Amino acid sequence: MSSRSQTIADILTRAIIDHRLVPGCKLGERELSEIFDVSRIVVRQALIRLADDGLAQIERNRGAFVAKPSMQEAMEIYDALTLVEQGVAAQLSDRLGPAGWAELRQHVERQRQAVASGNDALADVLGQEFHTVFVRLSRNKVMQEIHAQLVRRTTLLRSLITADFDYCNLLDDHSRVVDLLEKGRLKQAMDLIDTHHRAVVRGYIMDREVYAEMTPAEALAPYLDGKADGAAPIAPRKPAKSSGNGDGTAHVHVHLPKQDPAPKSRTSAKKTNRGLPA
Amino acid sequence: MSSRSQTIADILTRAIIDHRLVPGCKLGERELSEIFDVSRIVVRQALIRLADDGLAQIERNRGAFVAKPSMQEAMEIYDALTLVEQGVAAQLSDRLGPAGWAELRQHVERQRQAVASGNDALADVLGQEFHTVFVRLSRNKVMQEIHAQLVRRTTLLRSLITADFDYCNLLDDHSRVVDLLEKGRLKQAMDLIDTHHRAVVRGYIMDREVYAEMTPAEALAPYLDGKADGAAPIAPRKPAKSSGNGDGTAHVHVHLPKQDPAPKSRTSAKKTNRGLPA
DNA sequence: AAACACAAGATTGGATATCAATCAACGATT
DNA sequence: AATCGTTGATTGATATCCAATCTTGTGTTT
Repeated sequence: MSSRSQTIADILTRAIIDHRLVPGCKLGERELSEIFDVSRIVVRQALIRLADDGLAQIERNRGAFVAKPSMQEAMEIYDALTLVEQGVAAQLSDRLGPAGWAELRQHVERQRQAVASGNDALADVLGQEFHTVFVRLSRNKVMQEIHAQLVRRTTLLRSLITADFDYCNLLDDHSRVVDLLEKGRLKQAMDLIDTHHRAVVRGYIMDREVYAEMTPAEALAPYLDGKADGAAPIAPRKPAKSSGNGDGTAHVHVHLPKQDPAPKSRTSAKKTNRGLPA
Repeated sequence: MSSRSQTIADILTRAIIDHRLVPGCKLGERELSEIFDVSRIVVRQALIRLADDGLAQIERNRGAFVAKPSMQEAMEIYDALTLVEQGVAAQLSDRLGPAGWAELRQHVERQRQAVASGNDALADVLGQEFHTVFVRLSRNKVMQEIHAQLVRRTTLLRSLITADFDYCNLLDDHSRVVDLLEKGRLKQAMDLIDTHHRAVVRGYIMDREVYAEMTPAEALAPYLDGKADGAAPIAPRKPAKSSGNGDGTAHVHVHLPKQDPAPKSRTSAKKTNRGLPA
């Protein structure tokens, strides 16, 4: 088993990318040490790991907070992600064998089936996973780690940011990228990757609370005992100092089509972030 | 001022990229805590930072060691570096203004002058810096940090690895890349970057001690009091459990042309790693 | 003499208590 | 009401202690 600080860092990372801990949220050492029932020092080590990963920022004598990237940094992260995925695409177009293409197609197909069967949650997870699989096929662990870190940070961005346009015409991008690459149309594939990410960034609007704020105790509860993950029970939201609109249940990056606290008339299901690039 | 663990992590990083702490070197907590005169916990936090950076590896209940990448990992690091620099090249060929090209040319010129005047040390530093400047011109801090981390890891590789061929025909690569990019010949520039790095990796031979092993106390002495850097005094090496050849003063990534244990007839000065890609 | 087993020592991972420095909030004073 | 100082809370860091684990050395057995 790994070190305890690593375990806690992993849990915190998971809670952040699950949008349970939103940007700006204070990560107090004492509070976390009581939640995890460890000493403050272990928590500090975990927070150092998170800060090195870009998911938290530590201000001297003030403490650690979930990172709150600026719009500038958001664009930089997406630029970097684009650069990495374009580079991987170029490598794969040369080196990838039939088995690799089959794996990509199979993954796309699984996502398509999930969408068809209305399992939005699974579709969302698969949509995220596609990029990871894509980079894994480069067989470069260093690159995988860099990419995974960037993906985590884009996921973080989605807590801070809300998309304001229709994503439907981006849903098939994965499939199209695979098609283009396998046909050797590298340039077009790279352009598509770029367009994909650029479109997403352009749709971003900052300074809006998308996910509700929870106290760390509430946010971390599902991860503590039973090692429950994906289908973790959602704790009821307590309006601590919620600054945003009251809407938006903090889910496990599972998009539920506009599930309001008062689920009366759900709005257009098209303004969703299903199948986002990250 | 930053936290003390960050300061210590920086010093250790510097010592590693200066080849004073070689791969595999044990980084004992007690030993380091006495050297830096801090508590063990601060050292642990610094080691966590180094491990997150890929410069150290921590084995549970065994301690931290300077990372000793495999040949496989070495190639992956160079592949990733190539990917990043090619991507940046593509961006720069579109977006870079005259001032940017001028800065690159000026940097190349400075290195050329250093070479001409026989200042190999300066030339080496400038050669490393070129890549950093190159990426900085992308104006993407996220990308800069990723690249800087990769560069640190390539520098680490050079402690473990020795080049076995003539580097002379790689010396002007920087200049040629700038030329090609400014003329819009992006494809050629990217190929040159790739060729450059591939040639370096092909020349690598592992399992050979290039730099002498020092105890951490000796290795870190120059960084402690007067904040001395570059021209730090070289502590005499004490043959603690030296496994490599007895010679090879650990310099600040300044290559000493084939300085053998019996430095009589130094071999061809062409077999140097001046102007290496990292 | 070689191989194995076991015990002692050393090192790491972690907990706890404590202290100084700094920040934030609060209240008193003008 | 605005400013200034005080108090409380939190962080950064240290020292000490303890358990778990790894290493080493010794001793025994074959």
